[in-house]
Amino acid sequence: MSFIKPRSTETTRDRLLTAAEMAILHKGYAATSIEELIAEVGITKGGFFYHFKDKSALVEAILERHLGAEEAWLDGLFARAATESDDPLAEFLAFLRILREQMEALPDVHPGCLIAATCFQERLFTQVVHDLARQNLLAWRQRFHARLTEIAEANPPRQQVDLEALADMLVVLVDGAIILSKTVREKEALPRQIGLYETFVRGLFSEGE
Amino acid sequence: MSFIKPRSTETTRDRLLTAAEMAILHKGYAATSIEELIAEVGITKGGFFYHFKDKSALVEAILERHLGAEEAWLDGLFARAATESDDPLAEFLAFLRILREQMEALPDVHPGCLIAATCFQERLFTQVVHDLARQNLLAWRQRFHARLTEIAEANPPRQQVDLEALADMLVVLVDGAIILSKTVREKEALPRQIGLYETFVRGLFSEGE
DNA sequence: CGGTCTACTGTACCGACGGTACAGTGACCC
DNA sequence: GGGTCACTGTACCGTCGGTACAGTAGACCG
Repeated sequence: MSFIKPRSTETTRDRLLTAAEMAILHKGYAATSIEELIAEVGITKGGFFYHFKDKSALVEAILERHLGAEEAWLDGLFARAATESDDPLAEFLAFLRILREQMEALPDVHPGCLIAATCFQERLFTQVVHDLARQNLLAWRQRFHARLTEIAEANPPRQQVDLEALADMLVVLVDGAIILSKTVREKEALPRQIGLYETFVRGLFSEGE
Repeated sequence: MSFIKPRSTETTRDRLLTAAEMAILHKGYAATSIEELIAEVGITKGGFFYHFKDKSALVEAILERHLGAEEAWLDGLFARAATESDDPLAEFLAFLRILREQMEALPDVHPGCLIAATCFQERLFTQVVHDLARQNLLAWRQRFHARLTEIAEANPPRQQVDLEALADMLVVLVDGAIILSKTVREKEALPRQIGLYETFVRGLFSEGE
């Protein structure tokens, strides 16, 4: 570590991960070079390969860190929603509203989804990367499916629906809306799609309009 | 053209486009090398750069060809739906059913969406590529928005919705479901999400039930 | 005080790949 | 027979991912 430790709390490895995550989300994986990252962090190539055996291992580490943070963030949103009501449906709708508001509050179009970015470049990543992405989506499915099952027991749905597909629908809408908002450059696309999902859920499970 | 024209109808350029489209959808853009493509088609590097000034120009050409074919395919689906009914809602629902059935009939998971693949690698492509993708999504929006407006006039929606967002929702679901199905390796994900969209639209605009 | 471990530096090098330059050539077209 | 089209063939360049490995400054440890 040259001569002075810059910040003892934030390791070089962490700074690499942060720089790489930002660069990959904004420019794409292929357009993010190792040389550029080490220049930003201030280390040499040898230092990079001391921490990560190759570029794909870097993505593995980013995904692992990111998925943990995402889980905690979702927990936080659900906890906030739980303070608003005890009814499962009202609580879930509150969660969706809070999620939508957070997406509305973003200054720019959402920078993108790491999972979506990896899924379109199959051969560039190790199996570990794809497995992490898979586990993440299955965790979302499970989380929302549990909530929806609880809701459907108390409020029989107006139309017959596959609750697992309905659980998937939220993450599908989020990923799809990120593509839409990035492509047409409309940051409102993401909160609007979440709003439609709220409408769908409310329409399905609410009794009196 | 070496000595014998292999197939006078299909030009070398077309064969390059086809080979590249397949390779990019299945392996990703960065993992598809020019050398591999020319080996498959049986030309030299000079021949490649005679047709395309760089790799990004290849993607432009693929997108242009693909988007034209997609438009024609959608027209075909709508035409088939139109034979089933004269009512706008019933016709739109028939279109969605046909679309879902086509996606169900695919042998494997959908190979992917070129637009989604380009949007996560901003710096790798020219502005032309991004503009083509943008125009395509806006065309889908316009097409479906017109149908939905017509439907909403005849069938006042049960809940208040943004019809433009509802139009976007279909393409958002398709792109998102492709990500989901590729990542968790479940080919049913795409038709299931289209099925949910059918449920949503039917629930919004149908009187009875 | 000496030894070991961690976290690098520095240098040199390799192969793959995108891309350039340009001269030549066979087939067809007016 | 002259020109254009659609290439071939060869040589070369810069960038980038990745390898190899020797050296070293500082921390921690007995």
